[in-house]
Order: sequence, then structure tokens, then C-alpha cells
Amino acid sequence: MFSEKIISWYLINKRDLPWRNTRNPYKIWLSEIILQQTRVSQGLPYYYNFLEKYPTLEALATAPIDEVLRLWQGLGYYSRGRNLHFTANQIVSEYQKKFPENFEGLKKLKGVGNYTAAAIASFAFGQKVPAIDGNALRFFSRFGGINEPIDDPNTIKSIFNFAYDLMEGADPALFNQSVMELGATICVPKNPKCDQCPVRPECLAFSHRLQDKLPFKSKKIKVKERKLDYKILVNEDRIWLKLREAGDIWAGLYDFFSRELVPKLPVAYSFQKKHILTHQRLSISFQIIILENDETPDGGKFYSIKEIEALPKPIVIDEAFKITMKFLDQLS
DNA sequence: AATTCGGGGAA
DNA sequence: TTCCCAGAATT
Repeated sequence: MFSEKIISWYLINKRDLPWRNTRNPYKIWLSEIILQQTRVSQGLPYYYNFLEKYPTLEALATAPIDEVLRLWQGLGYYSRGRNLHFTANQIVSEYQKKFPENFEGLKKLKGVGNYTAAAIASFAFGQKVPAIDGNALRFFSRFGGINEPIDDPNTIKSIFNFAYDLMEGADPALFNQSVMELGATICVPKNPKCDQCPVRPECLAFSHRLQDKLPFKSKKIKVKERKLDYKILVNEDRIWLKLREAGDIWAGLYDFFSRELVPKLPVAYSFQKKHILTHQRLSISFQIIILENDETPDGGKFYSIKEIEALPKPIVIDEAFKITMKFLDQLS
């Protein structure tokens, strides 16, 4: 039987990951939010940091949002951090500190969608519901020989139903973990390791030699070219920063000055950076400009190096900040 | 249904 | 370079 095969493979070959050794819904929820669109290796240190700083749901709920976001710094998709904090507070104040114990209830939480609700419901509460993440989608697309684009909601639904049928009689948590682990380590996007796969004999993609054709998407990711032009305004050892507005990349993060300067002032140092993101390719020019007065145009203000290092929120392009620091060091 | 949220690693 | 990662929310 499929579920028995894949679960016995999992029990022998699984990675030892901290959130797999608990049924504490808080710890599982925390790990799932951190891991959304994030590799295990990238999220792991954040998971430890958060758990150390906030061992309980109440500790997280009580913390200032700025502190939470600062702990989130560098992980990206910062709305996850904001939702994390919001939901912790909501569960404390409206849910009597208890997570909903089923898929439908969990889905009502901010930042918890289909996958995350299914993951928590199965891992923490043993509910029979397939957790279809990117790994599972790829695995089932191949295993079932599903010749439909996996970025189509209808395909995702049919894969969900396909997985649900295969779960029959299995431990839901083990089943979901097994599928994701197989997708993450064996049924990988490129050059899948079919020779190590426990269910290769039943895999339709393998028998039809479609391992390298499945899954596929109907749409291609569009990458927008974008140029940004920053003036890094410096006054003695201080740098001008301003919080970015909502509605664009890096909303709510600290940003350098980015308007035309009138009158034009001499450029002390300049450098370029390319920043490759999923949907944008940013070409950024930085010009360090030394100001004699400390006027604070446009709502921002000058921050000392120490203040910047203790900033309550992340700063955009951390590398540019470091280059500026070096420049300031050489000045003095 | 399409777009928008980041950052990093693998091929 | 392109693709993808234990996706979700908004438009």
C-alpha cells in the first residue's frame, strides 16, 4: 500500500527537524509560518531564535511588534511576521489561548492558508487532511502522472483529492510529513533521484519517462526591471533614514533618501548594486552625499550608527549600509 | 485570475 | 540566468 511504503521510507530516512518532535500547536504554527516559501535551512535559525525569545504563545503576543519584526529581519515576506504577532494576540484574547483544532478553524487565522491549516491540523491534532505544499504538489503531479499545470487551482484541488484518497488508513501527520520529505529530498525539481525512490514502481511519471516533464506551469514568472536611485545622506557619523510607505516592496522598512536633490550636491562616493528578487530585478545606484546641516526633509531623520544597529525594524539593502559604514570609517 | 509580497541556494 | 522553496493576501 502506498501510505505504508512511503511512511516506512520516511521513518528511516527523515531529517531530524525540531518541529517534528512536538505536537505543540504553537511550535508547529511558528515553524509553518517561518517556512512558507522558505527553505528549511534558511528558516531553521529563525525558528530557534523565535522559540528562545518567545517560548510560549503568550510571550510572543506580549512582545512589541517592532521587536518581532526585528527578529524576522532578513527572512523576507515581512507580512508573515506581522500576521504572526497579530494572530498570537488574537488567540490569546479571543480564543482563550487555544489554537483551533481543525482545518476550517485554523484557516480563519491571519497568515494561515490551505497548506498551513492542513499542516497544523494534521501535525498537532491528527486530522485527516492533506498538506499540499510545493513539495507535495510536485510529488503527486509526478506520481499520479497528472498532465495538468500545477499553477491552476483546479489541478491543486484534484491533487488534494488524490492525496486524500491515498491517506486512507494512514496516520495523517506521518503521511503528510512523508510526502513532503520525499518531495524535498528525492523527488526534487531537477534531476529527481528516482533510483532512491520507495514508490518508483507505482510512479506514472517514471513509467512514462515524464520525470523531467512533470510538473509544469501554464504561466511564466514575469520579472520586472526596475531602477532605484538612492542618495545616502550623511551628516557627520549619522545617516538619514525614513520608513517606507505601504504599497511597495519593503513596506515599513527603513530606507535611504530617494528623491532628486535640489540643489545638486557633490557626491562623496558612489556604488551600484543589483538585487535579484522573484518578480523584480532591481538596479540600484547609491550616492553618498555629505550634508553640513541636519535638516530632516521628507519625514525622515538622521540616525547614528549605534541607533541604526538597534533599529526596531529592518533596513533595506543591509549591504549598502555596511558599505556606507566602511566609507565613514575611512573618513575619520 | 493575476499580482504582490524577500531572500537565498541549486543547477 | 531561471527556477523553486514546508504560501497567503490582496487586487
